[in-house]
Amino acid sequence: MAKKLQSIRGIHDGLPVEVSKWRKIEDVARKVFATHAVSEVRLPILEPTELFVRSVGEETDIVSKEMYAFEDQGGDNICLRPEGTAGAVRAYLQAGLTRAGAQRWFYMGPMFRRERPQKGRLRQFQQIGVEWFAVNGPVGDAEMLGMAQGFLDELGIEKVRLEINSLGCAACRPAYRETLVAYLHARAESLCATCNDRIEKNPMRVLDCKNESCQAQLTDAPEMVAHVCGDCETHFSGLKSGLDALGVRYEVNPRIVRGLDYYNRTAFEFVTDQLGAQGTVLAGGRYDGLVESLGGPATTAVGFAAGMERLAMLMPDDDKQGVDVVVVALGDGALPYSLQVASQLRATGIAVLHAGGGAAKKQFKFADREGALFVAVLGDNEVQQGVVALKNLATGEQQVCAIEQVASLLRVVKV
RNA sequence: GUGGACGUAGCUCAAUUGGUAGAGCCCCGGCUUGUGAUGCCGGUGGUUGUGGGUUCAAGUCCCAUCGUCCACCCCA
Repeated sequence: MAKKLQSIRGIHDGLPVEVSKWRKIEDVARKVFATHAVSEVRLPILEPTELFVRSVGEETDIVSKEMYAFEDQGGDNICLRPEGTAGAVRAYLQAGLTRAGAQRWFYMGPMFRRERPQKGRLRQFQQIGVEWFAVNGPVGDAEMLGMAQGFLDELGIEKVRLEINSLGCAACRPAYRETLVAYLHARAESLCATCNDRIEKNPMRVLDCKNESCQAQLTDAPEMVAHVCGDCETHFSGLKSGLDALGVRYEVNPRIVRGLDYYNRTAFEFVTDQLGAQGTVLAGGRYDGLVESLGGPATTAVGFAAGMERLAMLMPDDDKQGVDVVVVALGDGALPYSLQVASQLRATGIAVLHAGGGAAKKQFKFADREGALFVAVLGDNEVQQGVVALKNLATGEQQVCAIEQVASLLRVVKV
């Protein structure tokens, strides 16, 4: 088959319209996170496969069927990271930071999962993640959620709501799980096929089934929040009062779950109905046991990840306005001067394109097409007087001015 | 991995019960060479995703394959 050369399924190019949004998201993230003294880390995209098997969970879909994993030329089992938390914990341990006090990290970069693509779901996608190590207590959770809310606010993303839940801990979850599984087994016949699978694999996920006939069977199902131990209860109520104090609006959704094994206690999701079936924009929770299970000392941790492409879909297309001035040279005699003018204008920090000379009409069309704010018209008259004829393309006004004045005239229009 | 919809020009889409592949936009050139959005004239551009099959004849029907979209699963 004569195959067209194209990108891999579900792996898309970042063209200028997308990248300008991504950059805005990144800029806002850096700015907001900095106010919480969160530092950027840059972690490997390739990791040992074992890392995710041990942290995310061997039975999860992500590890069991969605990882791009392979053996390299040296026989090592490596993979493209499907998520960021495991690598962050690995790096935290490898750098020997377990006695260095709290670490507050963020990262952004591509993740890979071999899923069937659909709206808001890609095989290579970008996440902005935040991980706080050795930050314990509900105040940490509340502050992280306050930061996340501030991040979304700053991006102008409004149509999201925050849902929180408690997943319990090693002390109380096993007992709850047993009562839940017993409850589910009792009515397994009236639950859908996928829910029957979930009873063993991830029983809490059954409560979150989208199938209405399942939901009808589960109205009185036992929920984790009613079965948490005293410590978890204290933590959860501390989180709620912290959110109240911060003015972060939330609702308790006793049925949200984390898909990854390492979470405990706090789970949260910022969700929207604007993204089809992919409602989760930013999600995370506490994972106090993970550092220890990867070989470190018992260390509390809390984090979240946000999908960059999903965030971008919630943002308006910003009209590109890249070009400040297009330099038009009328006649070959003006060409050298026009190049010098373009260069001098650029030295003042503004975006300048040279229209290339030739017919005036053609050059103006070029300026118009580039979305330029101004045209600097340079012909024999301007060359002789050492000035520019500056035309505002929006108003049609044209005035003669010195090269040094252009930047300030531009500033007036831009504001 | 499962299910559904869809692949025609760079883009958005037409094409009767199978009967010569078109339009708009974009692009390029021109409308006497110091002034651009909307004008007029002309032009480039397609092995109809790909590969088979049925037929005198396939964009149209059948099969396969690749891809896109949507949903399930799962998740950011």
